[in-house]
Amino acid sequence: MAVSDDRVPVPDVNREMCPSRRILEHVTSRWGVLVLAALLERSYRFSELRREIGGVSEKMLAQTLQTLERDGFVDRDAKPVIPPRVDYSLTQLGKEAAEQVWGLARWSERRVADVKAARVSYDDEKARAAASL
Amino acid sequence: MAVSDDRVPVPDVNREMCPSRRILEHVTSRWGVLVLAALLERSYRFSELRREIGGVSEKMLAQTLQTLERDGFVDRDAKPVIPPRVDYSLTQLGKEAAEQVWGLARWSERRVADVKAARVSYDDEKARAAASL
DNA sequence: CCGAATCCAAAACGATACTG
DNA sequence: CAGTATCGTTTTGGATTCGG
Repeated sequence: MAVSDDRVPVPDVNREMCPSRRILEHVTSRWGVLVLAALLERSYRFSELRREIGGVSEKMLAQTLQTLERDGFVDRDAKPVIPPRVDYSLTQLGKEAAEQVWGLARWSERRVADVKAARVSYDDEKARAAASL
Repeated sequence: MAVSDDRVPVPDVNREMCPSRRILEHVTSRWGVLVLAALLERSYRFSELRREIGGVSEKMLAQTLQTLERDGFVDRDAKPVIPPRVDYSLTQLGKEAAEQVWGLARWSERRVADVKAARVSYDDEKARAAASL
């Protein structure tokens, strides 16, 4: 693997992002939310999870699962068989995380109508403001 | 807490780009979280908010505020004075949103230590696996 | 079947300059 | 003061291909 990338213009300045922010990003990421939600019900195999979620590429699902596993939210159980079989499930910490984000997701769902109405109102007012110029 | 045994109050999270997902993205976005958290305490003017949050570009702050305003979470009060003065505050819906995400943020903070430990463990195990090849 | 590696297009982001 | 416009960079995500 040719890792020799001569282009190192910036000494990668310390972008000190608070740790909790990174955790938040992981659990609320596009696929992170869906993975946690699915695993809250039961454990899944890789392809099974991919089908269940739908619309996620292998790359993104693998990446998401690895991130969540590294953070200690997901347990990866690779069985030494042919063909390979890997089961994913939530750890205790992951279950807690899943419940948190699931709560937020449910709140979002409850408020969809309010938000839609607000957007109509906003766009409307904007259109009228533009028209009166 | 059992989730699987109830008639699913499930958000359409399994569908591609459902409305609730977009709401979730807005309120949990990098700057969205910080804006909501700040406004939860009191109202802010634009530059004031920018300083308070720190590290956010004008462009991103403006964009974030507009998104949150359009969704009905933030109220923008532009006073017709010279020099301009614009106050941002939370609507009732926005206060609810802010409390939700703030709860999640606080949970993340509480679990930072656990996640850090999990990462060390993960990286460690990975290193040992690589070494034993 | 699980997933790593590569390529590349598109979107997000930040810095800067500029306007009312 | 409160933004908008523009531009270059960084990051992201999907498609594809390859390997264990």
